[in-house]
Amino acid sequence: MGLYDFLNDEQYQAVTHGSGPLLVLAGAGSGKTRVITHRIAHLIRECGVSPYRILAITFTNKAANEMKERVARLLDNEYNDVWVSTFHSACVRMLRRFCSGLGYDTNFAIYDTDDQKRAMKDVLRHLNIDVKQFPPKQVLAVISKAKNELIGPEDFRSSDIGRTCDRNIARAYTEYQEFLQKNNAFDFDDLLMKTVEMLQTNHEALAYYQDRFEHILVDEYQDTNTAQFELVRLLATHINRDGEPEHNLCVVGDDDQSIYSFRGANIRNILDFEKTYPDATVIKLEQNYRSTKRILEAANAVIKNNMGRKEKSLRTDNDEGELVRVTEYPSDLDEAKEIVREIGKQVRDGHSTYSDYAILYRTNAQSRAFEEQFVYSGIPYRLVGGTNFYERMEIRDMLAYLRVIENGNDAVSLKRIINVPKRGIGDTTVDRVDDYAYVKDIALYDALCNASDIPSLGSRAISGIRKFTEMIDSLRAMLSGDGYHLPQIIDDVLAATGYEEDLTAQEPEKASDRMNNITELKNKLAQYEQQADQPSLSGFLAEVALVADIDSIDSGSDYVVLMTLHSAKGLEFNHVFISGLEDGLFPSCRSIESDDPGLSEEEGIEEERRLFYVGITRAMQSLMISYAVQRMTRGEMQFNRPSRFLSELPREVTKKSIAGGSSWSDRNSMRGSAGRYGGSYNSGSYGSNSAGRSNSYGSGSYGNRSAGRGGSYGSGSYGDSSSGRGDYYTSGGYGNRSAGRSDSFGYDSDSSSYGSSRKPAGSASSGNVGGSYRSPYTKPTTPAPVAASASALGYGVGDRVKHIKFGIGTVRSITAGTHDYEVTVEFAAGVKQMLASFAKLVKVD
DNA sequence: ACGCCGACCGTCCGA
DNA sequence: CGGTCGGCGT
Repeated sequence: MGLYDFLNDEQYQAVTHGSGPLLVLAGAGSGKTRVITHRIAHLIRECGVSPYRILAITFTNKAANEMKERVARLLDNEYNDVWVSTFHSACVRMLRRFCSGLGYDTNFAIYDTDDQKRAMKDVLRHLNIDVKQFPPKQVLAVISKAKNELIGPEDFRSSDIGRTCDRNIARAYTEYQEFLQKNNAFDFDDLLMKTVEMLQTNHEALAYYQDRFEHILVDEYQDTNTAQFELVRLLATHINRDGEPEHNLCVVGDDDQSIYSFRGANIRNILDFEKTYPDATVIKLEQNYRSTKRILEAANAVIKNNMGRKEKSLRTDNDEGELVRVTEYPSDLDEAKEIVREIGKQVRDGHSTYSDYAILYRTNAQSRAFEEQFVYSGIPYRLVGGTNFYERMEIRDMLAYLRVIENGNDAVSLKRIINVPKRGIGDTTVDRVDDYAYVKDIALYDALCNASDIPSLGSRAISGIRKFTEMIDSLRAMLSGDGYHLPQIIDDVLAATGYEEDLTAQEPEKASDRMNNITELKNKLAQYEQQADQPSLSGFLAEVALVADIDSIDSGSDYVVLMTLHSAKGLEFNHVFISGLEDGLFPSCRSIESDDPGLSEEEGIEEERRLFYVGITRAMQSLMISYAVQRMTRGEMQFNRPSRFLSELPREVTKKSIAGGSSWSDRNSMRGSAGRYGGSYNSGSYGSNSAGRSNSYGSGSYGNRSAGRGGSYGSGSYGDSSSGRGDYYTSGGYGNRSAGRSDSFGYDSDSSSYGSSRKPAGSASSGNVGGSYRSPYTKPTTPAPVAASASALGYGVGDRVKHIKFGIGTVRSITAGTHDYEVTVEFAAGVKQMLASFAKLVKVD
């Protein structure tokens, strides 16, 4: 069996393309992974390219592993040193080698969202910026956006993003980057931005990788952001044997599946590939091997409503298949109940197994209803996403210990575990040490080691701190001992800290679960040690930081999979349920309201539509779409209109129905209770927004508002829009649910349900955040006056001053430190050197 | 220093 | 509804 046997013409062309840039526009299910793997095999086997000189970048670790396996299989396991990884792990690898030029050590930490928030809180506190006015999360969102655009703190102010922001954001950005560097840590966005910076400034590094990578292949190219684009562009210049520069860059993607603009992905990267590389070859793969004709027709019909896409239309030789089913349920509960019941029934009928099924939804919050039903019915399921293993409290604690042992500069992790279990080092103590470290411009850990020099600390605190640092030091010493195995560190940490005992004491019921998780972590460490080329603690920590939940789903076991539409990208299932097709949920209210100034409303909706397209095209044999009339959101009952996308499905391939749902009494009680949830018909504002654009949801589209049960649902119940389709619902009533929709419900336009405080950080007024200069130092724990100048201290050399502990003394000298003044005072107890802002010296006459 | 309680608040999507 | 966090009371 040859390498090319199962390739169609277009695939063959892509696989055997010679040198130079290549863009493969691969529609959903058109075999793009096959093209990449076969191309790698082709390059190695037929073109004599060394596997070592090939870099393949995928979106997830799971995809990377799959790709590695498939390439190995094609090559009879002859080669395994093709570099296949995600963008982020590739960056980590490059940074490990060359980051010293950026002022980082190779054992750097990688900060996730939670770490970032903690770090930002510290930063804002030091800058005396009010976190109420500038929530860390929002500040971080702006910074993330800048980083994705490769805008560093220096260029931020003059950038498009920075110009529209409060200058406090710029201050925070600068300080945050300094903080990260002091902590020897990168956040996710840094991994990309800093790698680009490294390649731009370090010519040795750039030359090394440009020379090494003769061929670069990028999967899911439509989801790359500017930083990733630039990274690829930098790397993809190779000098060939004739001394000519070549760009052997093969990117594969589908602009219709671009769904990550919220994290900076720029769809222009794929649309403008030919502008960047005018000599690029473009190949379209339009033959779909995955779905039935009807499913594909639905997908095509939906996506063609988007403007500005590369024209293409998928075709398939597969069977016609079943009709796409669209079902209305009275409530989210009924939706979950019925879908789970349906899966159980189909599997019992013997035509399928649980692993044939996936339930997809827009937001993770929707998973709960399904989970409950699965637990209740005893059907095996697996939830992808949400809180993953590494986000569990006990795992984060253990990892924080490991991180501190590995990298003492990591103050975020240090603060997490310094008093866990409780060892008498409370918040005040930590704040005091932190302030001292900040003023002295040293690492928090180093400040802890010098705790006895910190005047504000009591002796209890000092001895507690000493015990702590001694413990960390000894753990660190153990780790570097000869023949030490990594998993052992878990036991040693547990033993040294008494963590398990504390766990048992704190929450006896959960303790054993949590300990099992810790054991699981130990197993992962053992597994890592065996499989890694050069195992190290920092290597493990990096791997852990970069795993996604999706990486762990295996196709071997038999369970239904639950995940978001985003997570589903790149996967396929025989039977797919897409739930929650309601305006405000899918498309999300954020995309409808488009508060994002960088994104027009239509762009937001188009991305949602692409997401729907991704969902539809996951299905191989059958597709079931559903929505609920009422849905519990944030403890509040909401009534949403059916999604506008539903009207885009061609009626010829769909079959619509209204499910009765739960029992009469249930429904009555629901209806009865509906009245209590006043004013939450949150898409109300949509009506007026859209008035000019479409007539689809005008008044009356819900038909007989007050009709009794059994009354017609009215024509054009969803989308009587331009297509002229409609009147699907001629009978079957869930008629008077619209009681809740009567005018008394009110279209409350300032709908509290979706957050009235969603003001972008940038537009927040600058407020009362002090002067325009950063004060040299403000003691955060007390609102003490700022010691901004020597005269502001209120005393000078020679003055007699009073100290809270040492009493009266005479000032001998005052010198300016990094952030503050060091004051030397002669007390009766001796000469003390102290920092002005700590000592709170008061002049006495 | 620490625990408890009430206010708040948010939440999309994710490497 | 559920988690987080700051304030307050020991």
